[in-house]
Amino acid sequence: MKFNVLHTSDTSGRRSLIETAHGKINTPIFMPVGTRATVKAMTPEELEDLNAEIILGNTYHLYLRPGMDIMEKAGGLHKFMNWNKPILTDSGGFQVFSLTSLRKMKPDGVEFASHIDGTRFFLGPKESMAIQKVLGSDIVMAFDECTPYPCSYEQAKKSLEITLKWEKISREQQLQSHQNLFGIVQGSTYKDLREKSAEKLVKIDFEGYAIGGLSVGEPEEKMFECIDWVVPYLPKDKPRYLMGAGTPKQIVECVARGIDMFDCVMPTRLARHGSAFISNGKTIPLKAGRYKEDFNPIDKNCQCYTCRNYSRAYIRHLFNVGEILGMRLLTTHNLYYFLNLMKQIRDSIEKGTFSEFRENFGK
RNA sequence: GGUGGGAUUGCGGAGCGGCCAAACGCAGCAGACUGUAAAUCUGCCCUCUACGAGUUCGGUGGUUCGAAUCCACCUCCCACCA
Repeated sequence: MKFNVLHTSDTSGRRSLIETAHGKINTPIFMPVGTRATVKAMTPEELEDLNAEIILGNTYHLYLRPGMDIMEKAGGLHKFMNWNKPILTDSGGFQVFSLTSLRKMKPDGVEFASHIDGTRFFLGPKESMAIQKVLGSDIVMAFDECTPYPCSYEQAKKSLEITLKWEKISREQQLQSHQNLFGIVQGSTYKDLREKSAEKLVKIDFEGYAIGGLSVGEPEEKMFECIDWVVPYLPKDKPRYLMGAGTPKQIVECVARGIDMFDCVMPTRLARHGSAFISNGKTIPLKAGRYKEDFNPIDKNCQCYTCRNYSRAYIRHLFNVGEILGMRLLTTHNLYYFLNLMKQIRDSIEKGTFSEFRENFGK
């Protein structure tokens, strides 16, 4: 994997290029989430039309279904799902957080009770790496524990120690030659823990560095603060990835703080729930009756397929009667919104107007 | 004309003497959603001066301590028979 910074700005934001075996990634980038080998409601072709350059997959979910035997026979995730561009796979670390009630922490990993049928299975750094090796993703995430918010200092410290151990073991595992491993900074909302985490990870030496344990319910200011603590410790010549974030405004702010990569379920999930992002970064609930006779596009300024061809009234109707096309059209729009936001950010960094863009965003 | 069955809060539809302002579904309204257990979840949905009060269950009049629930008549629907 190659990483080159092409432009810097008067903020910590930079415009870079990542080159992987499956193609280029222009950063700052937004990566649509495709947990179960599909970005819900979208075909890979549609994702390409939206100019998506990299998507996510998930170790925990793909391990359970379809299972590793199938993934192996399929020849990896790219072939299986017919997506030939870069893929990043999460390690299952987020499920340690989101499925807390279904797992038990062990020294070498986590014992999960499958959320599908309760089957017990073990996932640790070795297992996670072995699975991601089969998946063949271009960017592999180290196995970590994503801490909740709030999280006591003691809990955060203990968790960080385990995570550091797991990340070291993750690094020691053999991956496919085209794969790249990213370490994940943890430490909850504690400055010394986050600094220690970043420092130790950089020593282990990864191809890229992620900041995890954020966008789990903490105040936005806390999130920015944590990023500001961590970024100075991360090498300038490696990509930085803020896991799970964020809202449009958060993304703009985090780019300014030095983040290169983002992923978030928000555009796709909110689309399925009937909400559409509009220019100012806010959302409108299209299911609401007030759009019944609104024959305007979702956003007059939007150039997406949905906005070019359909009205709010039509989409509201599709949701009202439960037609699947409503979700598809909104997912298209919301992903376009996020991907286009990133393009605007990249362009403004290139032009040297990013600070201005940031200043005016949301107004 | 006859016999039987019905009329319940926007719609559908429970309830069949007190625990009923009345289940549940739909529609409606408001909100949530951040490395996806999410095409999901939560709350509201008769009125009001609203942790309390007041009017409701086709209409009128009864029975009863107490009725949406029982009785009588009336109105309107539905089914079958002439």
